[in-house]
Amino acid sequence: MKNIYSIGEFSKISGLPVKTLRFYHEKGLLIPAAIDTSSGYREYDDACVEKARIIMALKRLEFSLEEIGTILESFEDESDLVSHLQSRKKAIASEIKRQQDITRTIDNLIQRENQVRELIGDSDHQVEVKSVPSQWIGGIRMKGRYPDCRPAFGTLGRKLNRHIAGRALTLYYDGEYREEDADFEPAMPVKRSLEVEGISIRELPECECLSLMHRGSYEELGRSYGRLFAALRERDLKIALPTREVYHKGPGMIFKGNPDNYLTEIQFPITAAK
Amino acid sequence: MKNIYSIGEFSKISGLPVKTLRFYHEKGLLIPAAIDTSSGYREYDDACVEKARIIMALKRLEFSLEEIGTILESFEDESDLVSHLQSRKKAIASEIKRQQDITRTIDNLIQRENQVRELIGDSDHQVEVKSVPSQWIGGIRMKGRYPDCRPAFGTLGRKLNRHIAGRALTLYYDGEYREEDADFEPAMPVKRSLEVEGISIRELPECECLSLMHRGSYEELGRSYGRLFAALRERDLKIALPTREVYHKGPGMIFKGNPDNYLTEIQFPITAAK
DNA sequence: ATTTGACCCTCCACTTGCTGGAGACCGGAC
DNA sequence: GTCCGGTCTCCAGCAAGTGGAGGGTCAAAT
Repeated sequence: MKNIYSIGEFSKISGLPVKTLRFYHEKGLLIPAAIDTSSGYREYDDACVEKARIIMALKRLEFSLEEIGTILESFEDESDLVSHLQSRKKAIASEIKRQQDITRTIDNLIQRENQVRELIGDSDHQVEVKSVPSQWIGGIRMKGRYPDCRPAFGTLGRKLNRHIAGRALTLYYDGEYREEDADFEPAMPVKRSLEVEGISIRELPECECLSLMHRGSYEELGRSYGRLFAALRERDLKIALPTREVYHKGPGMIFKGNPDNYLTEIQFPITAAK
Repeated sequence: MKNIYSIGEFSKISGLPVKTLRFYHEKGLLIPAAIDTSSGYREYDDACVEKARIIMALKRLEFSLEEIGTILESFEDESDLVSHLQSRKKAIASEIKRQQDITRTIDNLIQRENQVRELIGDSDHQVEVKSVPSQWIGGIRMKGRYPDCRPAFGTLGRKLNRHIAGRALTLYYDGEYREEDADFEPAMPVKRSLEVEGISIRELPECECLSLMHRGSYEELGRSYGRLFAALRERDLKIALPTREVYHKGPGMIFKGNPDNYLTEIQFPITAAK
């Protein structure tokens, strides 16, 4: 007994929309058993049902229609499929890896924003004495003008990439402000000791700091430095170079953002009275 | 100082192909700073460079161009992006899950084929006595005709799905062949005890079996049963019901395959001489 | 002054895997 | 006859571009 089905019936049997069946016909993937010469109606039979089942199974493995076509016309046993399956698997594996990379990046961005939100929430931007724990950093020490730190941060970001463990900072080895020929070191915290060419990786020891959170553009940092120097005198403390700037919120990975909202912490490591 | 760049220069600066830049212009995503009225040449400036950088960064996170468009015109700080990032992350997570499912399925298929290959390689299809280890199975006992097992295997496959741990088998509780009203139980090995409605899950105890690997279609199984019964008499052994058929290679998940290559192991659990 | 060569322009077609609609034809019921 | 539902073909379009044809523009070399 030979069943024949109209396209609508076959659609219900196979679970494929009518449009899709016509499309597969056009592509030569699933050709009806016959076509009524007078009406042009497609007629499907049970062999087509079986073929549709195979197509669906392969589609579930996300083979392209082209590959499915090749498979259909060359193979008839799963053992013939193994090499195809293996290459499919490899492709998916690399796809997954890419997506996991993206997920990691997104997680970092979200986490950073959450931290910034906390900082904004509970800080009223007063000078305070705090203890900064020891941390591993990778830095590039340089002499020149302050704006030259940009490419150095770029290099740090690229070379340390997944090892980065906190906010970017700069160490300043001069006791004063210098337009030219300043001695400073753009740096990134890293998770642990490692070897990277052109980058000095070492542990910054724990230290007591006079700290002030500066909100606003970098041009206005001077004001906050002033307040810190005043506090220093007032408390009769002495700076232990290098001083630090920690960039809690600056130009982001995506947006530059509004400089008025930048958050920069200035840290003056201190020793007891002179 | 205001730099302007031709589309070719801008392409090199931004790393986006010229065609893509024209496409983004058409989509309103990245509109040139100006268009020379006489020549129609596009002119890009440094603001465009910045915008292109943002677009690239968002593309790396695999936002759609439409979303990127929305983001560009509504936001200017990463903190505005958090909800978008979170939904992106969720979408990627479900995508990864889907792909891992596919990978698992592919792994199963490959593994199965490898096992079958081994079986074909080192078996010369003789009657042998072997010890079958204990295993957990889920089965659906039924009375009727043998072909009725098909839907039962379908149910087992669907309901046990990821718990399946080996080849499908059938337990036969009759001592003889029955056309109608046979008493048998399609079953699948499972990893461990679980509760599933409509399926009896239990441990089959270890047993000694007289076993024969049958190669060919199920219609020809009778021949192999004959050989087993002969061997049984010859060795003066007695069957302990139920007997089993293990379907090492049958119709696959994808292809039905050639029945001449099907591999079915018939197992007669035995007790010492009667 | 012209010609070359590099650039740039628009418009169209093609990719994958469909989905939607328009307008026309077919088959069976009333 | 005519109504409804099913079917037919053909056209358009989605994302995110890529490729090519055919033609205009610019600067420098001849």
